[in-house]
Formats: sequence, structure tokens, C-alpha cells
Amino acid sequence: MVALSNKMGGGPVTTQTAQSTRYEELARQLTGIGAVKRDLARILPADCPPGAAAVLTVLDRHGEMRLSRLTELMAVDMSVSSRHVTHVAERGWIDRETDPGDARCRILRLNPAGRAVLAELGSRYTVALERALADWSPEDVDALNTLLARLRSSF
Amino acid sequence: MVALSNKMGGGPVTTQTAQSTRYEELARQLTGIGAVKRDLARILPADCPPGAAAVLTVLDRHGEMRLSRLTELMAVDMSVSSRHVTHVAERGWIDRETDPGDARCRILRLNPAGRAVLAELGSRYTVALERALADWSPEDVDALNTLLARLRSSF
DNA sequence: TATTGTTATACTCTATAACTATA
DNA sequence: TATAGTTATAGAGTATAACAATA
Repeated sequence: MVALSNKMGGGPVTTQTAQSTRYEELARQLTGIGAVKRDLARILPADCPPGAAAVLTVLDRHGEMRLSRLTELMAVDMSVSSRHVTHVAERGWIDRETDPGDARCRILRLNPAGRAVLAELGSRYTVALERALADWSPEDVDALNTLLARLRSSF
Repeated sequence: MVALSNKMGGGPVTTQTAQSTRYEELARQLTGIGAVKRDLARILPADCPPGAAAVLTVLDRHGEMRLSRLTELMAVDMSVSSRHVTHVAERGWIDRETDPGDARCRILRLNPAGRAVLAELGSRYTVALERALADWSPEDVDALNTLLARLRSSF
């Protein structure tokens, strides 16, 4: 790993300075990607802010769970996920059923109304991204997805 | 473009549903990347929040400019960049000099103090990313940088 | 009158800390 | 006593709209 990280993409061994630049560039790109995220957030329905959409998405992908696990998957503080969950529960998009094994916990479960919201979100995202990435090959989109997933798991 | 966007990466023609999934996956990944950004934001100096760091970075990359151009490059509303600029100017990291050609504008210019802050930021980012991405090849980091840059320009 | 910037206000996300209920 | 979750509070980012100054 150390040896590899000392090689440039297209050439021979490089300096520590060039190494730093590569990582600094990644930091810059991640900062800049905020604009893309803001653009996507703007297309959400008015009563479904990004945090609420994230709750629905995680429950759809990983199935029913307790708040502690949702918190872990969202990588935020539990106070944050708790508020987002309250938001989606108040709108009837998830059900909260007391955990039979531990009365302190409730099982969070996506319901049909939540699935409908999720379908609407997916549709809007798809329309927006299809338009923006019209000149991307599917392979490139997949490559970006793969690298982003790997980046997340590296943290 | 349309023909291409109807092919899967590793197989034959696919359905509209699978197409949507690819874009929805990208939306999910972009949402999830927020956790990485929060991690990186945590390593910033206390008096240099992400918005301030972004101002310094853009001025370093693109040279002196007026607020209107900075706003464009940061892809935010001018009210936002104006506040960030005030923040870094109050700390003496940039100079604001009246534009000779238009008294409404001021030229924003990174000064030595700002460059010192920027060097510190770069150092912290590099340390954090070197640790987190220890098992990444330089080629993969470069590939991610390239795709992220392309994503930004597609919006 | 149009443009550049600033500021007031409001909303969302986030974390820390104090608190409640249950194990 | 320890853990799951809630809520109060505060800080940061952002956008809209009203405003000031200059072109």
C-alpha cells in the first residue's frame, strides 16, 4: 500500500508534494460537490427535506430497524436522526411499533405511504440526473457510484 | 447518447427501471457522501468554517476577482458568499481593494496570512485523507477526482 | 433604470448536553 | 448504573427579499 501510494498514475515515482496535491484536490472536489447536492435537494417535495428523504431511503434499502441502527447508517448523531424520524412519522410515512424485546426501542418501518413518497423522489432524481448526465456513458455513472461507495466505506 | 444510455455496463440491453436505478443510486451516494464531508469539516481550524475555507481555496486557484465571480465559482447565492468573504476579511486573510473601474465592486485578493491558513488546511486534509485512503491506489484517487470534476461541470 | 453588494429573516442540518424511560 | 431515545439550545450553511450605492 505504501509503495503503491508513491506512484503517479501515468509516470514514475513522485514527490510528497505531488502526493499532497492529489489529496488536496479530492478535498476541493468534495467541497465543490456541495453545489450538485444543493441542486438535487431543490427538486425535493416541499414537505420532504433531505434529512427526511435519507430516512426513507435507508429504511427502504436495509429494511425495518431501531433508531440506533438508523443513526449508525446515516452517520449522524442520534439527536439528528431522531428529529428526521419524527418528521416522517408525523406525515404518516413510517410506522413505529414498540420493540417486543426492549420497551425503550421502537421498530421503524416504511409503510405504503412512505413507499409512494420514495417512488416520487426516485422519479424526480432520475429525471434531473438523466438531463444533467445525458452525455455520460452508463459505465461512467457506475464507476462514479462504485468509487463513491468505496469512499464512504473508507471513512 | 440515447442508445448508449440504454446499455448496462456488463450486459445486454436493459429496462427503463434499471436505468432509473442507476441514477437513483447516484442520488443515494451523493446523499451518503455528506458523512465524509462532515468528517473533513471537523478537522478545520475553529475560526475557519467550511465556507471560509472555500473562499480561500477559490481565490488561490483562480486568482483575485470580484464578489460576483466568486459567487459564480462557489455556485451559491451572493448573500452567502458575501458573508463568507466578510468572515475571512475580518480575520485578515484577504485584502479588499476598490475596483478602479467600478466603485461598487472590490477586488478580493488572497494575502500572505490567507496563504498560511490555506497551507494549514491542505496539510490537515492531506493527513486525514492519507490515513483514510491508505489502501487506495493513486490511480483510483485520480479517477474519483476526474469523475467528480466532470459531475460538477455537468450541472 | 439596471447592476453590485449588503443585510435581515427564516429554514435545514448538525452536534452537545440535559433529560426521561427502561434494562 | 447503563442504555435508547427525546428535546432544548446553539452554530453553520443556505436562500429570499428588502435595501444601499453606483453605473
